[in-house]
Amino acid sequence: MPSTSPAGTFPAHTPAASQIFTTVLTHGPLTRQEAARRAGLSPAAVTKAVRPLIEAGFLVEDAGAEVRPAVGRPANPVRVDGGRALFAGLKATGDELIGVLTDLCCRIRVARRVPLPGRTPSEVLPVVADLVRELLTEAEGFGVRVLGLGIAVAGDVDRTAGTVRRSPFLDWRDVPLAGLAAEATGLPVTVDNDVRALTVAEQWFGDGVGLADFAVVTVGAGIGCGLVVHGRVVSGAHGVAGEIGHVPVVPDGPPCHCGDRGCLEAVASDAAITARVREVTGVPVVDAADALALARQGNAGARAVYARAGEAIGRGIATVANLLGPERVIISGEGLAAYDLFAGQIRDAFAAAAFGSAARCEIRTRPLPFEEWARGAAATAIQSFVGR
Amino acid sequence: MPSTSPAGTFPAHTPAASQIFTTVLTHGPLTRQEAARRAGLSPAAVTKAVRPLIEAGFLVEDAGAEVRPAVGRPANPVRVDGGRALFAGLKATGDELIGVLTDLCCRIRVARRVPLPGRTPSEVLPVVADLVRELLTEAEGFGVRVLGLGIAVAGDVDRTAGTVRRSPFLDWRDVPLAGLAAEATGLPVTVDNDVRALTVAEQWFGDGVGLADFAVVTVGAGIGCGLVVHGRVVSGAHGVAGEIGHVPVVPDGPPCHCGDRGCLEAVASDAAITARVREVTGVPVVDAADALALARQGNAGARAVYARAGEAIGRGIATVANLLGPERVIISGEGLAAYDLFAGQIRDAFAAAAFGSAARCEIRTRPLPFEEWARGAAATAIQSFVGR
DNA sequence: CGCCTTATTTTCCACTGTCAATGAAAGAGG
DNA sequence: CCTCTTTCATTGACAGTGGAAAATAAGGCG
Repeated sequence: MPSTSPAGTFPAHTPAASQIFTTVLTHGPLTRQEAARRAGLSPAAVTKAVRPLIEAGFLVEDAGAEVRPAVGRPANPVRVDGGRALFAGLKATGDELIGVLTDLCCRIRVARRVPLPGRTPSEVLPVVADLVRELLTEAEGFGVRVLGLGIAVAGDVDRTAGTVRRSPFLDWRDVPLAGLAAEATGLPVTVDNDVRALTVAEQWFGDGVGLADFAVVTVGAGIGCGLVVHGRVVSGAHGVAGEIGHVPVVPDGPPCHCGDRGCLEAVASDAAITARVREVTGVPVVDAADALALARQGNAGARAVYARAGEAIGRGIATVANLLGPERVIISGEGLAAYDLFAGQIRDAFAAAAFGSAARCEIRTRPLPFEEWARGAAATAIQSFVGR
Repeated sequence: MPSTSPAGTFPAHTPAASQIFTTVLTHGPLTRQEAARRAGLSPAAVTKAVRPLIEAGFLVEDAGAEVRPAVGRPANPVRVDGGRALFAGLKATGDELIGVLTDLCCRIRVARRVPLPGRTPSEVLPVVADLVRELLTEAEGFGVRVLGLGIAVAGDVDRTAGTVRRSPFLDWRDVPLAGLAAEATGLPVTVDNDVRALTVAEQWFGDGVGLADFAVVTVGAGIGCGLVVHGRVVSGAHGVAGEIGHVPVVPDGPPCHCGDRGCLEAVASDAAITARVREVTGVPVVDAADALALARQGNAGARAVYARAGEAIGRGIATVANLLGPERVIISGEGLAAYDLFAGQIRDAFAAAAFGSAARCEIRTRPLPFEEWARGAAATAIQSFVGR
């Protein structure tokens, strides 16, 4: 529906071309040979696919890239011109909207956050429209068009249909967000679950590049998990997967809002940690920052709470690793601010609970700037644009 | 029988042909149109792929199949001629070998079990050779050739390489079983992990047909789990996945040999149940059959042990469902003999621990005749033959 | 018997990606 | 400085695939 002018047209009409573009996008500058090898195609196919992409400006020859054994004709690497296109990404929480403008390589160019006046779709959508308009204005400064918008929402989201089926924080049910936002902004819109969006960003632009099986675990207000199996993000048969928050991890642990006891989320979420620190130390901390500060001051009780949380996270990750055998688990989330307080426990608990080969799984952490969720949304928009 | 090509040649050289054959194999008799729809191809493509398969005898036109709205030209359904080929499947445990002969539709024609005199490869292989020879002799009675051999082994198996990397029951390490067995039998050999093999059988010939995401949980000497995600069996980055046995399910439960407490396997495996029944009732039961008999007689203590095991299994399944969102979970295994004793608990515990949409996952049980593991092995051989 | 409907087959045909040969761009060696 | 070697990239012919559309088949119906 939005104007598909020559500028917005992506000249990769065959699956192979799409695949080659994705390979170059995710694996940095690549010679045509190397790209062919990685994509499992012939060099000839790469030459043919690459030409229109260069002509359209999405790829550029990159003479300055790595030089290798200098014998024979020098290679002529190709890379994606990130500046060729921009994408907008939005993350909606219950009370604010975070928006970023990224380039085609998903590097953040602009970031914004605005409060939400309310939670109903009719209150949120105007803010979305305003924020996107603002981002589009910024984009003019770069002289490049914005080719897509991604929106990340916590909860049960059907990306294909573009609808938010259920969002606890926004209290939405069956909102056709993609359609509404497309109408309000004039951009092609991709809507996805927030953790999945973050996982997509890792898969294409982060620590998941090149891996067919990995997991992303987010620690913060809740504990989330995004899974990639067979090279594809898992959505489950009913559109929901990665519910790691209610894996039982602590024998006879604290009661969880789900009705069970000792769930990961009842031990390691921000709220759980804060409450527990209050209970153990008697200090009336009110949020995660308070609790963290107290622990950093050396308060033994608070530190023990973090240690227990770390152990729980480690066991939760071990459960994922035992079931799926991923090559790597990436830990991220706002809760990572406390990483130094539970890193050891995570690793120890993981090692103790990972069975056999699952222990070969690498654990990696990745800081999470506040715009990262919105960047994930932009990554889904890029993915849609490239046609994967 | 017009055997134009050599009997062992499978005339499906393009991926599309393979896919069409698989579709017809797994979805019973199908009209060409229906097959095209399901495979996402044009009817013309089906006609072309089907002809050589009919000529080679792998497919037959099945006039007697379902009749539908009788207007227009009558449809002409096609089905796989199971009798066109036979496959052998072997399951190796620590002390015996179970072998079956199945047809192309994986229906068992002959089943055998023989004890193993020892566990070293050099002790096991001759028995394998003998048993296969016996099955080949049986096959002569059907006048059809055996086109492949599948071998299922518990433990860490690399199907692609055809090696058993580690098998606890056989105490093997890095045994190139596929090669050895191929040499000993003259058949193409596929080696796979036993639970994965069972999962393959369900995916193609059982309750997993048509599902892109499901799980198989086996209850018996151990607790195993086979996963299918995105329509493919999960093997994990290191060849191992589905380790559900050490998911913590009972707060402060009994110690497990893995060093943790309250693992699913420490509560619901045969050995755990037997030991616990002995402990609770004081009756010196020595195996699962004893324990089961005692519970069936109405012994309250024994029944409580089964109830607890059921609850543990239900929670384990919920963990899988929460993480992967499968459409269905199929429970099988020797332990299913006690199903009436813990069915209710499995369902209740699952319902309590499954979060949101995960609860929409269907739980189904499937009895497990003793030859079923070997049938799974045959299924992997069929899969290899068809070229998937 | 001609017409209508639906299934299947046939007949091109566009298109993709590979192959093998050729061109290009260095450095090495004489 | 010229030629050879090496490796990367490109070209043009080509084989195969699967699709679209038209033709054909096989009933039932009036």
